[in-house]
Amino acid sequence: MKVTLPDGKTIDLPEGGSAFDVARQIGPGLAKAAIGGIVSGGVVGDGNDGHVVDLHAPLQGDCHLSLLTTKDEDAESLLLLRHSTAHVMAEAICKLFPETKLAYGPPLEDGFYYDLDCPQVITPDDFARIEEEMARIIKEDRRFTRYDLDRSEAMSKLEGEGNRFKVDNAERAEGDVLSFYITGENRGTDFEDLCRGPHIPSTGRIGAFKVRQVSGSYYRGDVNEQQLQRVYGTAFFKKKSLRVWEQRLIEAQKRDHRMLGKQLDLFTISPDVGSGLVLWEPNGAIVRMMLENFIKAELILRGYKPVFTPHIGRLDLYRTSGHYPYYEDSQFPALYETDRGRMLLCLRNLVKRAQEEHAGPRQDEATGKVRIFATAIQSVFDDLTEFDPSADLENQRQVVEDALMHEEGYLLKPMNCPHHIHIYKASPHSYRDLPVRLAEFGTVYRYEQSGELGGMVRVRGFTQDDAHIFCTPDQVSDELRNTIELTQLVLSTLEFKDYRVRMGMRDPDSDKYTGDPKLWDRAEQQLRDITADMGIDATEEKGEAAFYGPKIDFVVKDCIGREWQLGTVQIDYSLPERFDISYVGTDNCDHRPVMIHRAPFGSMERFVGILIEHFAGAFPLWLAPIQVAVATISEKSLEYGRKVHDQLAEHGVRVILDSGSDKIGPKKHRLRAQKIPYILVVGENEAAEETVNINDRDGATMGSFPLANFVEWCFIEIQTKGRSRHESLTARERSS
RNA sequence: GCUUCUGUAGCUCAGUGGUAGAGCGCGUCCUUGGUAAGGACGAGGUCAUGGGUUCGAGUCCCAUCAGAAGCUCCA
Repeated sequence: MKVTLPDGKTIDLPEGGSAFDVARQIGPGLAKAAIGGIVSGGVVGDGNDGHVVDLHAPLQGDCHLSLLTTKDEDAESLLLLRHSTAHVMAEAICKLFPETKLAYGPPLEDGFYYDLDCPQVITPDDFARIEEEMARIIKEDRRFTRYDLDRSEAMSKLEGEGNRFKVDNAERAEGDVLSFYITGENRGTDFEDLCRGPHIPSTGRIGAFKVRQVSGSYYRGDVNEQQLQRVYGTAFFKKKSLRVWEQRLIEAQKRDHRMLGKQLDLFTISPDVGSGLVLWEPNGAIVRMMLENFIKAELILRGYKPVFTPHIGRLDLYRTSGHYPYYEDSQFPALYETDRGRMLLCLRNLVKRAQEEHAGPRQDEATGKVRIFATAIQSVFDDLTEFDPSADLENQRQVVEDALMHEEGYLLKPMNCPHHIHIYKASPHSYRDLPVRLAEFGTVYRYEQSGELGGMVRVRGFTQDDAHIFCTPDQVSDELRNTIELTQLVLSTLEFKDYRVRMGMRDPDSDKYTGDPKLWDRAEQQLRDITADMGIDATEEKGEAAFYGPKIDFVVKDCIGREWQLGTVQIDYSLPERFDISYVGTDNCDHRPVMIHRAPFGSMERFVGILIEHFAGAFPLWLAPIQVAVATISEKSLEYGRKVHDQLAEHGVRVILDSGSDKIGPKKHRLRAQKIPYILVVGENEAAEETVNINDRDGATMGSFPLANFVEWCFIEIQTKGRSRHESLTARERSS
């Protein structure tokens, strides 16, 4: 058969030849380095193009082949290596904890994990033992050996082993033949695992590895399923790569906004105030204020009208919008106005708790409490006659919820849209007024699960740079374009280049969405059209839509690679319907407007959190909490230092004077640690010449320039948000 | 919410069941200095909180609160 290589050359191979044989023909070096192949254009395995195959698997006829080698730079090679390392780790864990049942162990972008069910709790203390065991397996350089069984034979083998996860995996696998990999060559005695493969040729190819962490995971990602232990690790071909990777992790952690937030006094979160509630310290507040000022100016230019609305609203408002009680679990508890309302809520919770108990004495106790409480409400309020303590719990719950439905109360607002809709409703609108664009930095509260909270990026109270656009169906495209452009402007101004755009569509199988499917289809198509038209590379993701409409999200990664949604643009045909809002058209009839929800920053908390990491705390001049520090050489230059400070302050520059008794070296060191963009050293020479000696926070010294020039350069750099920076302020050489 | 880990000075962290520690930061003094850490002295602690075991608990056990990683969720 003919095997075509990436450079176009072809190699003749006898039937049954493998990728290894190809490598050997090319050269002994390659044969030694090869660990697998990528086959395309031939009939191999399931016939998919770009299929990775075992190095020693026979090739199935003419094909294109590129060889995978022990290169840490090659993502495919690493996936192969890490998948195999997962097997090695699984074997090590099974040896140490023989009762372990393996579930699922895939490679990841930067490592691998294995989900397993083990009666003993695996803790970081066990990692050293696991690694020792793994090192032994690797030293033995055991060959990964594949064997196939037909489905029925495989199933009875797996059922015999009594591992329900593997039986389940096998049932879900496609094809009539299931494959197993032995870590070694002795079937029956060496470790083996049901596995689709492929694998590296032998364990000896694993050059460096590390067991990283352990955590819980739900089997098949289902909260109602059994919780397994997930052990994470990573692997490389070369030891040096592992060291580089570890070093990069450490570097990344230095950018962590929680760390920098403390160091630079940007924000704090106090358990005394409440978890997930951000306290902006003066330094962080300046960054936020500058961002707000920036976008406020843009909003005025783009025809937005500022509005202000309160932090709470009536429950009925959110019953209408669909937020309550649908999102009840992720909201701070409703504030019912009457004792009856509060009691009914309490009764409802008791019923819910009873429902969650499994039948038995605990449930009997819970239903007993329900009965006592219901009787109390009935006699105290002379009410709730329709409640039947002998009815089933679901029925009881329905009765209580119906009674609750008419109770008045308030909710901390989880979204700004209902308030804005009522501003729209406050006056009649004709098609001539549209689009109406109402903008507000609106603070909303959501009771996020405790395990989700993190720094500023996932919190329970946050401020959206929110606006709602009410427009005619014809205006949707233009408005979408404008809002997307505004979001792009925000990202480019803040020098974000590495972000992705996600179109969140509805999941047709879910019941969480409101509104007419035809309008959904229309809205989704409008999103596709506008991104295509604007040349935006966007991925479509099912199930990522809001309950009222599809959306476009701008997503960035934090310092440890987790993705976060910042800006968002959402089309909404549902809420206008629910709130029955309208405008008068050219035909003098009422028509339904379309709403666009949009927030270019998303939330100020999350955005600033990500921004801290993006700049590693070294904000551009226009955002820096302290823009300039004046550092005196000695008391002899103190008077001049004051003059420099005052002159900058008069020009609106945020400047501090450091006249402490440190020598200039340590003084600069401390100011640099505060990430102040410019440090002006002033001594007797500068005082005599009315100059300042300019230094930046990275350690470069730009030299001495007249004070008046520096003031002007600073002014320009601030005004242009860093797009224009005088060449004298740009370090040509870094001293570090 | 679930699993695991963690909680000691303002920050970063040591600490073997037997007197509470370091570096940085902070304050005072000496030094009046020229670009990556000068010197001396000092203040600063209910060892997250509440129970328990023990002659004795920062250390062991339980609970609560908070934080981290992952899972699940995210209007």
